This record gives sequence, C-alpha cells and structure tokens, in this order.
Amino acid sequence: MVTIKQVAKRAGVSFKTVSRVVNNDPTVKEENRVKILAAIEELGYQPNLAARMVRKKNSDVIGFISDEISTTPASVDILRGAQDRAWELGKTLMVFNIDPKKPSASNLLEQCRQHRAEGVVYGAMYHQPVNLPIQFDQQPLVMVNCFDPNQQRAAIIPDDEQAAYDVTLQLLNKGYKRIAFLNLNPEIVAAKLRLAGFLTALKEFSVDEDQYIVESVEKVVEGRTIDITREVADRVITDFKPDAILCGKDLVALSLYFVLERRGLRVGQDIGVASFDDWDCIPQILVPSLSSVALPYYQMGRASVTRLVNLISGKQTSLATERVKCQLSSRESF
Amino acid sequence: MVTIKQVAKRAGVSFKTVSRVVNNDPTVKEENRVKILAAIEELGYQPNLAARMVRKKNSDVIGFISDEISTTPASVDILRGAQDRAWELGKTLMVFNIDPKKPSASNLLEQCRQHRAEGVVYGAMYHQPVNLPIQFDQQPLVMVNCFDPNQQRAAIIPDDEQAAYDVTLQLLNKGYKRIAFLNLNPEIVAAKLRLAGFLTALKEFSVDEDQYIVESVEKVVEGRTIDITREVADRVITDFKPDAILCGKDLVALSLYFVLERRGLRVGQDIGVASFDDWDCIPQILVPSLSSVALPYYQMGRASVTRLVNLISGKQTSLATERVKCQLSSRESF
DNA sequence: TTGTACGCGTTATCAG
DNA sequence: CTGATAACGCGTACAA
Repeated sequence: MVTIKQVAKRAGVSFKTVSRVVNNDPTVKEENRVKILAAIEELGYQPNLAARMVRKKNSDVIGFISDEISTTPASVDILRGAQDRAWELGKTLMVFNIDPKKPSASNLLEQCRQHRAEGVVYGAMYHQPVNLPIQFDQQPLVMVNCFDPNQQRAAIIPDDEQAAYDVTLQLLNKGYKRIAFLNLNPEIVAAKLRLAGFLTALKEFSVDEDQYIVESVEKVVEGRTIDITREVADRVITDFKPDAILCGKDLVALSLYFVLERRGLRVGQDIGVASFDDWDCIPQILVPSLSSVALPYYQMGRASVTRLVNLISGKQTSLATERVKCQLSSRESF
Repeated sequence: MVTIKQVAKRAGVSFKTVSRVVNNDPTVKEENRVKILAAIEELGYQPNLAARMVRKKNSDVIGFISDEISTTPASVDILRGAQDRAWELGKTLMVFNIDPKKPSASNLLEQCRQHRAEGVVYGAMYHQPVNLPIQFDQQPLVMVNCFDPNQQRAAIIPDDEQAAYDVTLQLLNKGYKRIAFLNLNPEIVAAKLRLAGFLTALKEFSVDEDQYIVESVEKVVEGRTIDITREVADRVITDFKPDAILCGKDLVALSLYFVLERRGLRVGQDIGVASFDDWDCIPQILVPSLSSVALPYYQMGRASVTRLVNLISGKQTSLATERVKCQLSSRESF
C-alpha cells in the first residue's frame, strides 16, 4: 500500500504537506497542492483510516448490531436507512447480525468496541421489548424497532397506535360501519398498541360494542406461532358479517383475499380490506391492490443513526422513546 | 479507552508481556498470565484493532458492496451467509450498499480500500451480468449473484439451469404430461438458463413440441417491468389446457393460485404447480403449500467469502464461475 | 506556507 | 521467559 511519505517524495515535498492536502488544510501553496494531487492520483494513494484512527480520537465508525434484522425481509429497510444516513454524516456502518447458534450480542458488541465504534445501534426484527446486557451501556446506544423494558435506553419505534388509529378513522370516514380486526398474536407489542389505536378511533365515532369485533389470527403452540387466518376469517365473516376487515399484516390480508374469493365477495366493493406492513410488492400484486399502512422502517433506520450521532456529540442526551409515524399507502381495497 | 500499557502497569509487568497474553503467545509464565488476565478483566481492556492494523499487514476486514442486495428481501440471505462465513474465518464484514441516487460503486470501493479491506465481495440483487469499473481489480474480488460479461472475474451464481431441469424432471416423473412454463422476462439471465434446463428435461422425456408451452408473464414497457401473470395464465389455461404449470417466481404462483381458485381448479389435484424462489413464508401460506425451487442465497453468500479468502491467501487463483445447486422444497402443490 | 519532533496503541526484533 | 527499543502511518504542536 502506498503511504503519505511515498506521495511526498514523488511530489518533492515533506509528508506533512501531503497530510495537509489530504485533510483539506487551506494553508498550502496552490502550486504544491496541484503537484501533490497529481502524485496522489498517479500512485493511487488512499489514506489509511486505521492509522488516522490511532492518532485521532474519533473513528467515525458506528456499529449496527441486529437481531436478525438483515435477515428479515420486512425490516431490511432499517439497515438501508441507517446506512444512507451514516453516509450522509460521514460515518461508516459496521454491520453485525446475530445468528441464534452463533456469536451472542455481547460478542458482537466486543467487536464493535475493538473497532472503536463511537456508538452502537441495536435493531430487532419486530417491534418488541429487549433486555440488553449492561455492557451495552458502555458507549452511546440507540435501539431501533425495539426498546428497553425499563425505558432506560434511547429507542426508535414505529407508532403502531397512531397507525391503527389513522387507518380505522379512514375506514369509518369512508362509511364502513362493521369492522372486524384480524389482529396478530395479542401478546406482541404491535398487536396491543394497534388494538388501542383501533378502539380509540371507534370511540371517537361512537361505534357500539356490537358493531366491531377483534380476533387473533395467530395461535401459539409450544412456542411456535401458527397462522389460522383462513379459519378465523371464515368464522368471522359468517358470524359477524363485517363490511370491512382490518388485517394485522399483509400476509393475513393475502389469506383473506383467498377466503373472500371463494365466498364470491369482491374486495373493495362488497367488503373493504386494510392491512399493516405494506410489504414489498405484495399489496400491489393482489387484485384489487391492497391499502396497507407502511411500517416506516427506512425512516426509523435513518432516525436511529441521527439520534446516535447526537448522543455521541452530546447534542441530545435524552433517552426518551421516539415514535415514528406510519403512513397509509392508499390503494383499491377500501 | 484503556490501553495495553495501563493493563501492564496494573499487572506490574511490561506492556510487551501483556501483548503476548493478548496474542496467545505461550511463552508467558502462568503466574503472570493470570495476573494480566485479571487486570484485563478489571479494566475492561479491548485491543485496539486500528492500532494493530497499522503494524500488521492484514486487516481481517472484508468489504461487501451490494447493488441494493441488502434491500431486496429475496436476497438478504446472501449477506447473512457472507457474514456467518466471515465470522467463522475471523473476518469482519464491512457492508456498503449502493443507493442509485447516492455514492457510486467506485466511491464505496474507495471506502473499502481506505479501511484496508483485504478483498471485496460484490453482490447483485438478481442474477445478472455486471460490468464493474477496472478499479475493482485492484484487490481480490468475488462477484456473487452476478458475473463479469467477459468471465474475467471470480463469480458465484445460482445454477438456474440445473434448477429448472430438476424441477421439470420431477414434474415429468410424477406423470404430468402437458406443462406450461410461465417464465420471467425472457431477457434476463435466469429466464434464459431456466428455459434451457426446462427444454433439456423435456427432451430427455421425449415430450412433443405441442405438449408444452412457454410464455412470459412480464412485459417491459418503457423500462418498467409489469406483471401480466393473470392475463397470461388465463389464456394459457383456456387454450393449452396444461396439467401442470411451472412459475418463474413465487409471486407468479401466487397470482396463479387466484386464477385457479376462480376457475375452480384445485391445485395439486386438478393441476400441478411448481415455482422458483422459495421466498420467505409465501410458499407455506398458500393452500395447498407451494413446491418451489429455493435459490441458494445463503450458501452463495458463504461461498463468496470462502472463495474470497482463498483468493486473498493465494490458495485458489481461478477466476472460474462457480454455480451453486438449487434444491426443490417439495410441498403439496404437485 | 512548510517542516521537525513527537506521540497514538500496537506488533516485531533481539538482547538479556 | 521478559523487556527495551524500533517501527507502522498518520495527526498535532510548534518552530522555521
């Protein structure tokens, strides 16, 4: 690898002058600057970030540890957002993801510390409480798509409650009167928050208790979650006769479309359908296309890095939880 | 940050002895080793990889540059595989992904070089030829899920031809006699290879030309690919009356299920369905569950790092293209 | 505007 | 088995 000294020799100056040019120090004679830049070009010099890091205090490296986030189609956008934002701020992201059978979160954290990462973003694959080991408090930390059960750590989460509130309001505003909510496993955070938002909206419209229904389409058997959408949807449609159905995720809506198809009910005409996730191309491949509340993963990723950098610089020290708004992608299903 | 010298002082030895312990040099008195390990523990010492890198020649860092791979649900597994393998080999992956509006591949490559990455893996989001700038030849390089048009660079790609051949053979072995292949845009690499594999299998079974049909379900309009599965499937079923349909991807199979549902044709009984991708939970959420040929993304990711490390060490210098086998996930749709 | 001396945290060499 | 001492590539302080 070519070093700053070789460039100096080539350009006929001391290595310090080269260092100045590399670091955009204006106090260099234009003539020399040109010579040096030419030498850099010719030799293909690249600054050695490791050497720089030894000398300077800041590494400009941010660790990104994920609980299989980069594995989960739904939430890779968190990573993309984090990376984009990091680039904008002149930081490099070191990505590590936890494999259940492989290194633990603490191992990965050690890696980050050995690379002198200035801070760490910890991401989870779905919105949940996560109890991180205390080692995570040794440097600035932001949790994304998850949060500390004791609220003692900075966190970025999707505003599931607002999401459910908004979409329910839209359904009601369009005149739907009997809404069935096919929610996810009621134990998970998102399901609880969405239920709250759903109920708040209904209350605002003074909807009677017998004019809505909430059911779970996930059953947990021996720790494994199994999907029972078709069976539940069938029963709810028969017994409750909803004029609109709100689904816990796009895959639920997908199964629902099959149930409706078989019953000869036309989505968007005989019955309204809405959903959460706005996952990839699923909403668009359905006919009619599915209106779905997007989880703001990309924005959350960006926000996590912004927040972390503020923590590092001390500009912002609050450990408050930050909720990111969810937007309905409005299509043809209601 | 605590340094090796502070540990040395605490343990009452010279810093070089600490260095020996950190690097597992056996020539240290047991008594001292214990003392030093205790000091390391107490002070929470973490070796400074940057400083080490300045002195040593190897950085143990591998760059992973992706053409939005980590954005694409289908192929994040490449990243996961690469990361797992890197961990096993004691390497750290630095992940960068290209945003069309953001830094170019060459910018990211520079980043890698500044971090003194020992080599670079370049991944694409779908199997395609990619013409990389010549700068990419400045260090060991492996392309994954893509390849150099001139075959002058090491590449790892899925064996799409074998995949199509195998699944077609399985269909024929199960007694299906009139197969329709709803292929992807015929311009893309995977579509061409799969068509070849499909035809080879038919030939082996001496299937007549009028006993099969191949259609594209993607139309390219002004550079944008639009999906016309439903319309094509409808026509093919009416005109050709296949007893089995092979789909270019799971999303095509998904649309097909709707078409079949509407026509009252039962998948797996009245008609067989097979597909490519084995994408996430889609095949399992369909009823009956979809038999799909998995693209071996995880294995490809692993293979890319293995290959790169061999290139770096000089153990393997061939730039040959490596094809990774695809396995059918056999379920209930045929 | 430019160069010299020094230090960052580590590994390598070699004498003790 | 241990510890001076040099070196890695670069940034900082200060002098020229």
